[in-house]
Amino acid sequence: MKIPSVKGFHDVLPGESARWSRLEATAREVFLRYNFAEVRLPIVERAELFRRSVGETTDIVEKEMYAFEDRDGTEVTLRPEGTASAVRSYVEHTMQAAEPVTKLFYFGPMFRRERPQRGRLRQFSQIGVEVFGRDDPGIDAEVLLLMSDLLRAFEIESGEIGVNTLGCSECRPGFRSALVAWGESKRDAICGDCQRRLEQNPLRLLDCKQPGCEALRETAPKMLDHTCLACGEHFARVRQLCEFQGVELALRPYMVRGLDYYCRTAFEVTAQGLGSQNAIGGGGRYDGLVRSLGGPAVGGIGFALGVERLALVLEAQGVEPPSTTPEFFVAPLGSAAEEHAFALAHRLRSAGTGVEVDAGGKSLKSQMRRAGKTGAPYVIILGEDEVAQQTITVRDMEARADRRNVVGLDTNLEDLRAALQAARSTEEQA
RNA sequence: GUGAGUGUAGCUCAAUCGGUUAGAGCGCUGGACUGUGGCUCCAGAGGUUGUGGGUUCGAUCCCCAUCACUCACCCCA
Repeated sequence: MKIPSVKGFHDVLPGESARWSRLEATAREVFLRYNFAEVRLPIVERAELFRRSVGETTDIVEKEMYAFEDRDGTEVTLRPEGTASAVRSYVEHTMQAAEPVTKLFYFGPMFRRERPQRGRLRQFSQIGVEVFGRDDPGIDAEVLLLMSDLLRAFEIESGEIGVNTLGCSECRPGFRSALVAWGESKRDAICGDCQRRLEQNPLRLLDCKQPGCEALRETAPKMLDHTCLACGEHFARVRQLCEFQGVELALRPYMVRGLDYYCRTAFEVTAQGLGSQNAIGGGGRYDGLVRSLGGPAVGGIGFALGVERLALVLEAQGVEPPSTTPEFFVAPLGSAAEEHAFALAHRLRSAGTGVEVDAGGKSLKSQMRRAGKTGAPYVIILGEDEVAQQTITVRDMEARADRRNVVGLDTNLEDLRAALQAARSTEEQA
């Protein structure tokens, strides 16, 4: 009886996992250049952490969390996002005491119980960064620059960074009332969803995709026109600094974010090839969050990229996942040869190279076929003749030539490579 | 969560009006070549037609349920 995987929970199979490894390795490299340090965060947190940070009335908290009661009665949940965990960790370990600025990055799975679609799974992986302890526009620009560098390093071609300012506790309430007033005045014209949003989450009025609402939006107030002086200057400076560095930011006056903690600079990256789930990353500033979770009054900013979506974009771009091929393929003929093949392979592997050993028993032809498929540049043939003469025959696949008796059966990696190299160069001279 | 669509071999797809033995290409295994890969040719393996019911003499085809995926909404990475 087959037992299927759970809906929305997928395997990342060998071909694809190579792409993931590459993404993570690349990200790690870029993060280190920006002096970010990795933090490994738990997957289960107290449910309260997200209620207080992401927001009670957000979809994520209201209907998407995998929350349950632990055996001791603790209300826990599979984390739906990374920022709250990172903040919790920052506060729990009083990181501000060790250094004024903390720059963290993390990889890992997140869980949201949504209806699955392409690019939207119930378990999905994020690559995220957070900076604590700076609230100047310079760090916002650095984070945006980092994100832009990352996308380039990933070879994402269609990534577009949209930005907006969400204001702060000073100016957002005023904007919010202006928006609600506008919404009330259009109540009959906006869609049903928007009428609901008007009550629950008015900012969401701005990014409705209904054609009717989209048309009306022109007449809606923009946060940009309602910022306090400090927020206005902050945002202008962020954009200016990015421009200096050649980071293109598309101003999206109607972009809002789904998590309550964001303020001031907010951004998201969209890319081609994903259908309607076209956001590959998003983030922003969250100045009150650390304080509200019991930490010091420090500002924060961060973003997360969705690994599945990055992989889909790369696939759509026709970028093949990296493949690794062993340097040697060992083809033993007969059981006596198998022992020697095993020993030789182990010696070469210990010396640091990749070796695939085929099973004896099969015809040389079929072993060669398999060798060709692995892409190994050299096939070591170990038959009765070789064992008798204590030597090996190496088939140079590219040169399509056999190298006989150039090394002994007890050769090491260095001598073997040297001999193969020598064989090639004498061949070229001839 | 709402609305719609699609499920046939490992993959991509056929199969007449509901008709008896469900096919092809690719891939896989082997052979042509008794110790030599890619190309070519030949052969073979591989299917409870997603699953469970129903209608019918007969179901891959029609109906119901269910599961999964896909698309849009919603949401967001």
